[in-house]
Amino acid sequence: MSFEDRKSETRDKIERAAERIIRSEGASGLTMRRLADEAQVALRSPYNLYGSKTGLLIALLDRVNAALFQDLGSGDQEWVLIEMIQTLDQTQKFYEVDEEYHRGIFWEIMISDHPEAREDGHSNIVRIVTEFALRAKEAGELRDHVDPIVLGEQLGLSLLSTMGSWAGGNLTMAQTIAHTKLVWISILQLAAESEPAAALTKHLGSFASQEGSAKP
Amino acid sequence: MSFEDRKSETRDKIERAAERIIRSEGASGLTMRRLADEAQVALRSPYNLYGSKTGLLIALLDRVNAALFQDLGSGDQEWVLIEMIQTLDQTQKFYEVDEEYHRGIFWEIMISDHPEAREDGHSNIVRIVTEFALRAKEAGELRDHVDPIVLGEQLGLSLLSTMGSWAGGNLTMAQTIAHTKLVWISILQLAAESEPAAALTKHLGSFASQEGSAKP
DNA sequence: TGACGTGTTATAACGCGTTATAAATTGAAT
DNA sequence: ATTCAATTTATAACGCGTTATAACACGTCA
Repeated sequence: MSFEDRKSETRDKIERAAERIIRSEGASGLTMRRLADEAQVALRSPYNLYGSKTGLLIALLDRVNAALFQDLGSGDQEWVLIEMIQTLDQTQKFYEVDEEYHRGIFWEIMISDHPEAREDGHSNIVRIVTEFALRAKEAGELRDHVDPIVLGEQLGLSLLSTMGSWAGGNLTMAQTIAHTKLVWISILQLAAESEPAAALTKHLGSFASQEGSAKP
Repeated sequence: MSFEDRKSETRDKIERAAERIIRSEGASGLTMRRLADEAQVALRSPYNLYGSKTGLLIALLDRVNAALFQDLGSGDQEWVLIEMIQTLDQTQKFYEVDEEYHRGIFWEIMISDHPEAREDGHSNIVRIVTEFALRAKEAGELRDHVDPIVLGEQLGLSLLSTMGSWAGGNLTMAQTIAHTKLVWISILQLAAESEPAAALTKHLGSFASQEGSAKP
């Protein structure tokens, strides 16, 4: 077994143990000492491999997100902007499986004192959304005065911010997506040409009663 | 000096010292031992008076917010909805004085493991925004199908979420307000009657270039 | 085979928020 | 003036993330 093999074996033991602990006891149950016990490695090993607890959690999140990002927007719709909205439904469905598991990881990364971790999530989301905005621009779905870069930043920011509230436990994933959908469609009503704008309206929930943003 | 007098004197010493430390060394420099030193009280005293470090920071924030909330929306405008938007400008101006100080306090409260603290901030903001929405409804500025309670929750949520990104250091206060203004006006375009909706358009920045959401 | 170097281990320690314990201080009541 | 109760104090301790130190194990290369 080579050096790299041993390293990735240790990595595997640690990541499996971390997942096991978070699932059974929640993210707050994941302490480095508990993790070292469960994974049967030294307390120092996770630090060697991931740098910090946050680094480990980012690794867990990345593995999960790769699966989500891959099949995002394969909707094959008439309008790019509609595909964009459906991206939110896919995201909801994805994170709703093991919602508490994902929430815990998000939260721990969010509150860490490693600002580059938050920066990473930010640019990841903005990049994806901006790609859609660029495609929509090319397809002529956006008005002339609309800069797709700026649009992507705004839409990405609102999704990311709302997911922050989700991570903090103030929203369910369903509420998070419902709110983001409202915001995105509202903004796109101003940014889109009239035809795709009209198509978007059908995906807009009402302002009447239920579906609020109150606690779960 | 009565019991209460002694308590509030200790409170004063602690809050002054906390403010001094945060201003000079940032919120990350505020540790309970450092605070006890600076305030010349026992390590236990802040816990007696505020319950926790988060409790102390909430006290600091409340004192500050009382001043902001008081003179919010004294715009005397033609439309309630315009007053509502101007509320954002007032908020920006307010927090931009000592932006780092306020950011630090927000952040520490946000990341604390006292969920009731976040809940407090949430309901505070939603309550204020909902009051505006109710006034706008009474004034006939909102369409028939719009529930002002739901509208208030959605607008409040988007402000609060974006301020979360601000607290995390990913946005300046100016970017935070610019984004929130875009979101609010976009949503209100769908919720408002045509006359106030037209009035709101003038307060809307463009989608073209600058004013993005990138890091400071 | 032997020496080198990389990665892991065990142990102790640091500062952090928080709590427990008991002693000291001080207003309030008799 | 003396007793009682409320508050502050001093000290030690806990678990947390993280780091330092030194010993140990084991691929790699001569």
